[in-house]
Formats: sequence, C-alpha cells, structure tokens
Amino acid sequence: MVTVSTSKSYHHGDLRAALLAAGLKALEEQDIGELSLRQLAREVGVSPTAVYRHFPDKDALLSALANAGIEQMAAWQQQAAQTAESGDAFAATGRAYVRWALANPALFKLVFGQCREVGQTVFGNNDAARLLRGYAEGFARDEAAVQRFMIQAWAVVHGLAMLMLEGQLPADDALIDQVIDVRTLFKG
Amino acid sequence: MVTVSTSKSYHHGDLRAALLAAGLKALEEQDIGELSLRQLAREVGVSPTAVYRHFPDKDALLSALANAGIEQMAAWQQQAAQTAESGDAFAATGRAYVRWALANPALFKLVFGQCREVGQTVFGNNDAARLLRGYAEGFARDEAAVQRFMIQAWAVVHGLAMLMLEGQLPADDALIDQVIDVRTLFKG
DNA sequence: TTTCGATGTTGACACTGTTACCATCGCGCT
DNA sequence: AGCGCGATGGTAACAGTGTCAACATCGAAA
Repeated sequence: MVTVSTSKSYHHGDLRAALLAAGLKALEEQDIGELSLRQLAREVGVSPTAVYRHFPDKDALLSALANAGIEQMAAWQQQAAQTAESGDAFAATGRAYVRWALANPALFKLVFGQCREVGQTVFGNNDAARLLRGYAEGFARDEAAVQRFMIQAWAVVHGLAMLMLEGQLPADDALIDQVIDVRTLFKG
Repeated sequence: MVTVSTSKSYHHGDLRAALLAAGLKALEEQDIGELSLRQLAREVGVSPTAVYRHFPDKDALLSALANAGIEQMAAWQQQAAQTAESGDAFAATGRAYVRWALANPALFKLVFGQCREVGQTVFGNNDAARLLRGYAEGFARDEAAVQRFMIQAWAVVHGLAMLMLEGQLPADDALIDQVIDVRTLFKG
C-alpha cells in the first residue's frame, strides 16, 4: 500500500509509486496507445515534466508498468496452481495465463509487446516459468525434451491468449479448456 | 504495379496506392508506433492532409495496410504448401506462418494487433484458413474435433511467432521446426 | 464551354514527448 | 541555529503529430 499525503505540499511524497498506480489503473480502461505521460501526470495532480524526475523517458515508465504486470501475472498463475485439484495444476496454470490476459488486455500486450532490453525476458527469469519447468520435467525425459515441452506449452497458451485478445477467437472459457487440454492436443 | 506519373501535376495519379506502398515499405524498417501520416505524405511528396481524401483517418490507413499484409501472408503460406514435399505440407504451412512473421515483424503485429471491426477476422475468411481446415479434416473425425485441431494448431504457430518476435524466444529456424512438429507435441 | 465533383493545399488547433532553466523543499554539516 | 546542497517539482518552449475548415486546381460530364 502506498502512503499518499493529502496535504498539498510542493513535493508529492511518492510520485513514482503514484504514477505506476495511475498507469495500472489507466491500462484497465484504455489501450496502451492512448496512454500519455501528461494524462498520468494530470491524474496524479502534478506537472507534466515531473515524471522525468523518476523515469528517464516514457519507455522507462512503460517498462516499469510491464514489470508490475509480469509479477501480477505470475502471482495469479501460482495461486491458480496451488488452489487447483491435484493432477490438474498444469492445466490450471495454463488457464490462468489466458484468463489473466483476457482480464488485463492492455497490460498483457504491454508485457509482451515492448521492445525489451536484453536479459529482461519473461521466459526463465520468472516464477511462472519455474512452475512450468516442474510440469515439463514430469512429462519429458531429457533436458532437450523439457525445453521443447515448455516452449510448446507456452506457445499454445500465448497464441490462444493473443488470438482471443485481438478478437480472432471468441473469448470463451470452454474454448480455453478445450485448447489447453494436453491429452486432446492433435489427437483428433 | 502502380503507375506513377513523373510529371509534377497538381493531382497525384494514384495517391491511395502510393500511400499504401510507402506504408508497406516503411513498415519494413520502422515499427508501427513510429509510423506517421505526415511522414508517409512527405515520402510520397504530398501535403499532410491529402491523405484524408483517401482514408477517413489514420486507423483506416493502417487497416488497409493490415489487409495487404493478410493477403501477402496467405500467399506466402500457400506457396509453401505447394512447394512442400508430399506429406509435409501441413508443417510447411506452419513454418511459413512463423517465418513470414519473422520476416515482416511490424506488418505481422499490425495484422494481429489492430482493434479490428467485426467480421474482418482472419480466421475463416482466409485462404490460409481453408488450407488449415483441409489438414484438420485429415486429422480429426467430427466437426468439433476439426475446429479444435485448427485452433490448437493456429495457437501454436501464432504464439511461437509472437514470442520470437518479442525476443522472448530466439528466432531460430531449428526451434521453429521442433515446435511445429506435431508428432512431438507433448509427447516427451 | 461551363460547371461540378474529385483531389490536393494552406492554416490552424489541441495534443504529445522532451529539454533547458527556475523554484522549493528537507536533510546533513559546521 | 543557520547554511547549503541535492532531490524533487514547476514553467516555458520546441518539434512533431492527427485532424478539421476553408480554399485551390484539375479533369470530365453537361
């Protein structure tokens, strides 16, 4: 929780956190293209250029928002895995991936649509990725097979999320379950 | 081929086609966010507002570019299917999907990242989709299974393309082949 | 030939990201 | 205590953008 001083002092208190909060809230309703620094500054009640005391440029702010999104998404997946019935954790994690994307479309696109600096990839640096690796090691024998399994699984849920997000497929819960179900994958 | 009159007459000749050509060429080097109407108008040698005689707004121009991208991509896939060795046409089509995305990243993102008006979805209205359906009917028994097969296959290649495009996965040809190969899908 | 619609231009407006420069605060030093 | 400086915020300005209204120019139809 962020402490926000109600007194209208010259200095804001924690402008950086306030900007991130405003950005996350804005992304719930707007798409990423319509989000502007000046709008965020206005909502926080600060001058347009005050942003630059906390972020070198707009991309930096967006990257920070993306990082927040990554963590939120990973937490969502972990909770889904833990509360799933035994044996269903893998599918539950995949469902959580797609459902989170559908619940946070703009943030999801930001997370995966940003020209990211090297090393900040989601794959492998993430709690959700470790979760996925655990499942993969149950399915696959050697390390190469584990990697292939992980990538295939990730591609399926990511592609499904993207296609539903762009309106190419109906955002249907039943459809998610069908596509996620490994046992039916390419088996008629 | 578009006829471009070299004489500097007041009227351009075929400004609409020239703008689309300039847009496609620009998307080979720039990302979609850095593409501006004024820049395109400049490159074509016309005033900024002349664009509005041919497109109601920027989104309309982008949609037209996206449609050109869809056709180009479908043609690419069809050629890949035709020139593939017998029995390999399905995998070849999937490879073509991912390879086209990697070869035209900005255009690919435009095709699938545009808030599209209803009914203009790629799925089902497209030559490539008919191609995919043909394969699916070979794999699956009933119509429900056909649909599921199509969506799963589409999700895999789309997710793979997206993840490679965003730098989450290495854009490696061998990796494409591994992920595309149906027989290894989720089988360790 | 005249007229009219299609096409292109000029000027303007509000908005954006960004920079250079100035203002104000709080914390540590003497 | 007072001073000063660094962190933080504000103002003014610039180039660039999408878009609109009003005007200009052309080719074809009447």
